[in-house]
Amino acid sequence: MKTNNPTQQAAVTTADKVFEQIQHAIVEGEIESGTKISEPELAKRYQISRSTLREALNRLEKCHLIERKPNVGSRVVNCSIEGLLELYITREALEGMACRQAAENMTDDEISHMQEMLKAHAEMQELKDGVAYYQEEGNLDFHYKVILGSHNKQLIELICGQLYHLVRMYRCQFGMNSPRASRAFDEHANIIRAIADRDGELAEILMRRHIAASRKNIENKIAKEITTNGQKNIQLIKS
Amino acid sequence: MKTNNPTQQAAVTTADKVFEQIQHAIVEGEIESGTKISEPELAKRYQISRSTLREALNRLEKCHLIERKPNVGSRVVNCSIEGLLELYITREALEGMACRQAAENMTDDEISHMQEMLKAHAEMQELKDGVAYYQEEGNLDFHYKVILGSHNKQLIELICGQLYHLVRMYRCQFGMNSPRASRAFDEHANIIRAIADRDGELAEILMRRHIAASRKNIENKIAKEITTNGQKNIQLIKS
DNA sequence: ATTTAAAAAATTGTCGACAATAATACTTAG
DNA sequence: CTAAGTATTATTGTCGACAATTTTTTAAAT
Repeated sequence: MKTNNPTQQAAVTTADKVFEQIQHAIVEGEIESGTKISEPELAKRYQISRSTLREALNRLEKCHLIERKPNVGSRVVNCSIEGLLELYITREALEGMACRQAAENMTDDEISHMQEMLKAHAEMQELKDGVAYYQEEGNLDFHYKVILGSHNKQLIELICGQLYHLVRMYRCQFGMNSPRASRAFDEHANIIRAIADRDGELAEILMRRHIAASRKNIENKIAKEITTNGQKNIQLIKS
Repeated sequence: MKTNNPTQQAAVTTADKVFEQIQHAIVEGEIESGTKISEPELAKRYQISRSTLREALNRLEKCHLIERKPNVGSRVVNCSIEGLLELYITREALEGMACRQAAENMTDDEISHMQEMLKAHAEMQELKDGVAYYQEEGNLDFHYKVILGSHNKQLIELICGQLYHLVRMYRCQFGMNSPRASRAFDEHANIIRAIADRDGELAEILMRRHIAASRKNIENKIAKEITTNGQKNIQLIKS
């Protein structure tokens, strides 16, 4: 259950632990998208009281994985194509700005560290060519490093603490781990170069293009899946 | 206690009501920035149990007005100059994108409604020249309309549901209601024109400049306050 | 007098029970 | 048989009490 998320600190309280478990279950699709959540049932399943379950639910709501209505209950968010589009538009805005800030605020050490990471990824790409998991992990590592490099707590919290859980959920549910490996790698390299040049304006533009390309890639894949097996994914479209 | 916030729906549960009260108290500075929150004390003050108070605290945490550490407690966020800068940088990214989306997605009706609103503000500006409250309210109305016009639920939730509470807090605490009235009005007019022209790119640029200008305005005001009465605001600087 | 260790107090986290609200099943009228 | 209204059931919201942890106070030793 490696999330790699740098803002997710070690769970100390039991509510935190259960939160992580449910979060994982939702992201991986074990609890289906759109499902109504029964507090008594979940409390029993995780062997905790309803109070601490509700505490966990609050965290889940905070990272937009569930939605609550007063006096009615919670449901897991619905993965729709519009939702995916909105999420990536938001990412484009936030990560673009984070990248600009990274170009301005990253220390030289941080930059060289990121360059080394890229080099390591390049070697790994050659070694384990086609192995999806490492690609995806490398992709996440890169984005996290840039975001943290912005040194902007507000941006870091919003992107890593909230949006990225949803991003991972969409990736999992739409079977989109490890997208367009080699292409993305080059884009990463260009972004790092802009950051190293302290060119914030260019860095922002490149990051925005990078995310937009990633979005279009997912959109295409979904469109293709719809044409090939029309049945299975119909609920995704009309939801 | 008019917040004008379009995402804040009518409080039905008592936890919601208390949340709104404490929120107001924090934003207006009645509960001082940086204060440690005592759950037993607050529960007694608002005549509710600790459980429902904790529910309210969760909402406050969600809009970044308090910060919690496990097994230690909550404190009201600290208003620092760096925090203000980070907040406005984030706004620049999010509202800029929202404005671009508004140019693409707003209906013609929404646009003409916004134009009428601007006209009304212009008249009000002539009538009650110098009256701060109306200015600020008009400013908020404008921004909310643009954000909602993006038709992007993710953006709307992030900006209106989370960031704007912090924005209002900073405005109150630093005594920055009604900033640079006439200047802002012209900027609003230009932004609306870009939206009406369906020029998303220009709309985004103008909104980003508008927010950046607002940020610099506040920074200047703070800098001036520091030089004039050096004592009173020292805690703002070093925090 | 200062620092360390232990004890006491206070605070947060968790639990089970009750109250208020919403969803479901049933009854009755048309 | 359908539909509306009522009664029942289930779910969520709220409460007070106990457990676990942290902070403060007190005591002792260097």
